[in-house]
Amino acid sequence: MQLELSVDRSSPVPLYFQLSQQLEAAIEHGTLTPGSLLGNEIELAARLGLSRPTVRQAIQSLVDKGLLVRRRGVGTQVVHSQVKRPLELSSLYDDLEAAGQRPATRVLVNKLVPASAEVAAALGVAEDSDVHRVERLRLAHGEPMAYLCNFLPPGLIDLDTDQLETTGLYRLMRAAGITLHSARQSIGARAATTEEADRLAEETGAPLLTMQRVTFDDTGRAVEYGTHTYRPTRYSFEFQLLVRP
Amino acid sequence: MQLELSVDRSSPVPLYFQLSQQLEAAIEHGTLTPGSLLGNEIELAARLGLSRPTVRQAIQSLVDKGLLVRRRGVGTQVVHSQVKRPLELSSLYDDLEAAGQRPATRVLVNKLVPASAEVAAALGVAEDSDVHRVERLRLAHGEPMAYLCNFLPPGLIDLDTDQLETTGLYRLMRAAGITLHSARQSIGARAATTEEADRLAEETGAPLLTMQRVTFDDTGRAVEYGTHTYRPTRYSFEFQLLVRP
DNA sequence: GTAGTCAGATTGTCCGGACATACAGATTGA
DNA sequence: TCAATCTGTATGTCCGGACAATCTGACTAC
Repeated sequence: MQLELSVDRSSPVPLYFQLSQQLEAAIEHGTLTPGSLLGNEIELAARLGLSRPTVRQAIQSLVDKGLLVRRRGVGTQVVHSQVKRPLELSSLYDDLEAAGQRPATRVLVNKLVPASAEVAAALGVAEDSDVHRVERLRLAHGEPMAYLCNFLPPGLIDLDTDQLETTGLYRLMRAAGITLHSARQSIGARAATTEEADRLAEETGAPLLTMQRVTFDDTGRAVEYGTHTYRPTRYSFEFQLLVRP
Repeated sequence: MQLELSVDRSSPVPLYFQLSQQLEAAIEHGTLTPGSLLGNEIELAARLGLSRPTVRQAIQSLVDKGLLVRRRGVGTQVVHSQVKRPLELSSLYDDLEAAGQRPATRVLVNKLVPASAEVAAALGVAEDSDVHRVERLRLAHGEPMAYLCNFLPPGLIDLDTDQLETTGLYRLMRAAGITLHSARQSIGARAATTEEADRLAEETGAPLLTMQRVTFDDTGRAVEYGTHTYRPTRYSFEFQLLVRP
């Protein structure tokens, strides 16, 4: 069966992006089956009335996502693996929502505090200067699932407690015009202290999954530092990593 | 100061790659300081005797790595953050070696076994068909640090116990001509069973960091399934995640 | 029968140019 | 004084073409 592809030249959406989206949808939808050849670039370009560089750009973006593999002399084929979503800067809120759960958030603390040495180093601000401190408890199905403690530099964003309870921090930051770019994460585990156990309805000494993260925007500024603890019986981190050739 | 850049047209190394490597080295070395502009692409191309697409390709690869940021109308500048290494398909062996430790490996099991339902599903082979089972204990400074249990489909690679003790599994696979492509990982935590505790010199009930992973090669075949447990006091996962725009 | 060779197919790299788009700062207008 | 507009600059998108490198499969020679 011939794949139906078309581009709209009057649209402001870049042509390569239109094409890559259609190809991705076809892969997602199963129209392009794993292992099947995509047909050569030259012919594909001619069929769509595009140039080869444009077609290549579209294909390349899907290769970067891990959906396609190119082989010189052979062609481009659909990867036949359960690659669903490539890695992303995961947002707990979005993760939960995508999983069909309706996450609830209880804001425990939302105030300005002087930065400790650790926080100051992570955010690149002066020690004892004011930073936002937000402590939240994330619940799923009425059960506590994670305790999130975040620090943000001042002046970046207006932290409204009501908004924090109804959406995720990342979404708020994006809505405030901050372009998230990268994050440095560290994932570990440790035994719960009594205080931590109380917060998460666990027993003292129970294993907890911990995550620390510093997030940077596209100018390289640190925009968030977080220390999170998760109940490992309720949550685990799922990644799809791509090897960089 | 003017950056010294040059390309060797007689080299088989692609021009864009030569350029991107030199730029990356300059960033790493500090010659290109964070926040500094790179100079416009047209002029850079003219200076090097390259075309603009070639220069763009070099720059783009560094943007993908998170080292550079492009801003339309402004220019390309070096990200000023502690972005050291972008995310990779991490190999425990390589991680340790890079950290200056000399990892030791003790191979506990290395044999063919019938695939359980779980293993068969992960590797995409028939249940009860033969698969390699490798159990290893990874030590650092003489102390056990991780217990690694891996399954591999048969016929892919020759698993020599001596080699497994002196190098990492990923390195062996690469040496066998397997091109690693992506991996699906899940990181969690749980309390150690008595058996697990014994292996890692921990106490029963102590928190353990767990990782499950299925690795795929560039054709989408599953080439490895692993279940690992780490001592969280000795090891944690470090990532640098990039946001997909 | 097996190994080596060759041709076709397909992606990889590179070029030079064209126009569009967005940003920052200066200029102009109220 | 402040806001809207203009302008220069840089990247974003797109084109059409050229040659090189590599893989597959078929053919050939031993």
